[in-house]
Amino acid sequence: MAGSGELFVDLVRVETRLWNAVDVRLRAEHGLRLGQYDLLTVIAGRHECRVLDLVHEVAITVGAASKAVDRLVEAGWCRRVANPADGRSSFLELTPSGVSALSGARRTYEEEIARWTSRLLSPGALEELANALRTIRAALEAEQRP
Amino acid sequence: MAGSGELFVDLVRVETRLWNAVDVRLRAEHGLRLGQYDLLTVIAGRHECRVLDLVHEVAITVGAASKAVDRLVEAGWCRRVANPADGRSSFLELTPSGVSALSGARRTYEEEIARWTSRLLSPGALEELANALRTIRAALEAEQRP
DNA sequence: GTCGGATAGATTCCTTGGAATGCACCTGGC
DNA sequence: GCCAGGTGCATTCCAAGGAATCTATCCGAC
Repeated sequence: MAGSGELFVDLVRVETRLWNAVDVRLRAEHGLRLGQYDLLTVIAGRHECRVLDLVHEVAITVGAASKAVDRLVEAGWCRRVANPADGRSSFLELTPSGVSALSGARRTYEEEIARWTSRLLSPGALEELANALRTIRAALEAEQRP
Repeated sequence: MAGSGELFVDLVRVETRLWNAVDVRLRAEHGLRLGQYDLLTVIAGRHECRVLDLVHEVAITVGAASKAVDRLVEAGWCRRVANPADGRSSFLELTPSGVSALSGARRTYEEEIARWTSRLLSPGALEELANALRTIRAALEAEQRP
């Protein structure tokens, strides 16, 4: 039981430090923060992405998501397009500049992550880690989103 | 390589959601936020704990740590005690009220974490997860702290 | 003993997410 | 067709971490 707590602390510490490591590199080399990269990736990967989709994917509030989108729009990487089927919402899409910011940063992003994951662990250990995280994530998401 | 990116996204999503899940329970049942619980645990677990120790353990800035301590002090859970060997710093220690807040919340903390970790994964998978996180954490900490 | 550079941490301003609120719009029941 | 309740999201205020700055103190070289 105490082991779970310790595992959780390790999880939190790893996430914090790894996020910071990737963030520092993206900023330094591409002028892009990891939170922005994350959202751009979500938007790029989903047809007719809305603010609500960001909320569910990233687990932040509607207000936070809306403001984060505002900042992406202000940076010129994203735009809101009216949803013809629903006047309450709009679709988010990357601008050419956003697409290019994203693809420009992808290699740095994957390189830094690989440095602290796939290059540190054996293929088997990596696979187990990935499986465990996928399992836990699926369970959490099933519980937190009807 | 793309697998590393996916693993990282899963890691971030799991941490965010698991943190929120534990936080919600601690708040509802003990009036304590997980960030506060985390710091109280660090302070309790270290003899002559200083702000700098929180900074290194939790990977936040000195300013953030100082203000977080202010809030713990204001809540009555912690106090600053002058460091006789160094006039620039003070030692942090839990008050009786802090000790009791921490122990009161411990079961809820461990229960909620177990719910999403040890109760979801096989013992073998849990062990592999713990090992992988420990390995990655050690590498990140070695790099980020001389 | 002096002093310059380093260190510990408090404080202020800025950024970003959370909580709450309000508005425009949608949908299902009648 | 109307309407009440629900939904999507923008906006405002609050909370917490980051960046920058400043002050008090420490320490090693001289």
